Amino acid sequence: MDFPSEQNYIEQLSIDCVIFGYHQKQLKVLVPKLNFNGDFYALPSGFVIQDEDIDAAADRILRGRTGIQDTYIDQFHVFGKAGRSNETFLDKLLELNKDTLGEKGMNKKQYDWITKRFVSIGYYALVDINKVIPKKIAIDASIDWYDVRELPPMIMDHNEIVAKALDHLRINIDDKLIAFKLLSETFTMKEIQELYETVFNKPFARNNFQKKILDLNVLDRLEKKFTGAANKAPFLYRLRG
Amino acid sequence: MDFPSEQNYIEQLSIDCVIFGYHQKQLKVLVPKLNFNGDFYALPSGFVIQDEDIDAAADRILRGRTGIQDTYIDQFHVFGKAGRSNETFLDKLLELNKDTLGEKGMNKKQYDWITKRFVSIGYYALVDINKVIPKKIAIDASIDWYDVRELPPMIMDHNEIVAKALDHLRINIDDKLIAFKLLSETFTMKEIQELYETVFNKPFARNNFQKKILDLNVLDRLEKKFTGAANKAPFLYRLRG
DNA sequence: CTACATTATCTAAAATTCAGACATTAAATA
DNA sequence: TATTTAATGTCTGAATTTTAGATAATGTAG
Repeated sequence: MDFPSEQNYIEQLSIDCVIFGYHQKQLKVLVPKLNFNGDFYALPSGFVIQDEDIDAAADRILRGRTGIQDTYIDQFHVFGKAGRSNETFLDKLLELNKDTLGEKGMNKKQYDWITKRFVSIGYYALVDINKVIPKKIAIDASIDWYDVRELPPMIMDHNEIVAKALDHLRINIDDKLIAFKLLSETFTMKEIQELYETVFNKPFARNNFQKKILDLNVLDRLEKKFTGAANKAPFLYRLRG
Repeated sequence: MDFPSEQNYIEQLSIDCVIFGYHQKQLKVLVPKLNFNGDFYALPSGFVIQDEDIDAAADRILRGRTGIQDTYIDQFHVFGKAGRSNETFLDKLLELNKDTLGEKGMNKKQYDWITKRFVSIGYYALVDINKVIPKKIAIDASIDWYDVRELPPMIMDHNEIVAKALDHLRINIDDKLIAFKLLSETFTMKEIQELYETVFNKPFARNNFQKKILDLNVLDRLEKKFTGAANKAPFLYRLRG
């Protein structure tokens, strides 16, 4: 959540980013906690600059808020209920932070701007969790990965937004080949399978899963991966192109 | 395209509606032509009132612009390129209609409001073309159904919007059972098949198509339809529920 | 009553999916 | 160094689904 100052944004329109990562059989979402009194968790959000594509805005917000760049990102849903506003959350935040923020915390103009009803475009990003070192910015107390099934209560409708993003991740996983974007550049067949099992929360048969994935015809098989374990070394694969 | 006056709309956010109908083996889109000099075709569009859900806004716009109500409607994509604006179109319209509109045609405030860069949420609606009598309102010279493959050149990116809507119609047709919403309440198997063949622009085998559709398990079979033709009468079906 | 046109259904072949068995192999162990 | 172990890689036949063709059913016309 940026506090808009003189920046030339489109009013009442925001972008919320759901950043998925995968680690140790857990599907995770990157959630910053705001650096204020009170437990305020909020998806990385921001606004659209007047002369900026919305996709570019999503990229910029993602980069500015988390340091993540050059990654897969896609819009998935617009959240536009009538009462959808920051006001309740902000009032609570200001109330709990009177001492540091003063009576209002931001000037009236800012407050009026940001507490209006907002329509928000949801984007989801898929990252290699090992390659990303989330960048904590001043506004954050922390920025951490949470299991998608054990998210903290977030502000506004952000928990719903994540749920909807997960729906779309499942729908598009084969179609848009997005599973691989959650893994490192090279990975074993077992790793892909465990990722699928996590995303869908159900087991897949190993033999048939391998066939299904290879039949997608998008992977190159590389040399074997010698893990040091007392067993046959698995092949490594890499997304072609 | 409403010309907003004092109405309390969210700025720079619009809704564009792609209304699909089906008639005589043609997939059609309802497109109004504006009642001005110059051939201005524009999808039914409008804005979101401050205290209104975006879905409700889409319903209202659809109803107000075409008379269509109580119909299936769904958001499918947000169009938000940086330069996305009415300005070119409006300038051309004002230029061609100086005589009736005066030098500017609307006051400066309106003009500034409406020529800003707009982000638009695309909705598509599916209607029974026989049940709908499109309501021509004052701003329209006409409102007609066009074959989706023979649309007139429309303003702004409206032709792209229809193309994207068609993509989503195809993707969701089985999943969301939306094909049936383009037919009358009761229909024959042949009619469904022809609709599918039109939407996907390819033939389906009659015997297997019937099985596929019946296996969806969402149709009730009614009495036969006696057409007067010298052949076996087909059964009628109706979407259950 | 027969011919015709079209719809409805059945059936076998082909393709795909599914489940289990078997083969391979890198490291550990004896 | 041979054997065992634990995992990966591959094969195969059964079950299921899809496809394609054939056959049965039926309302009207002549």
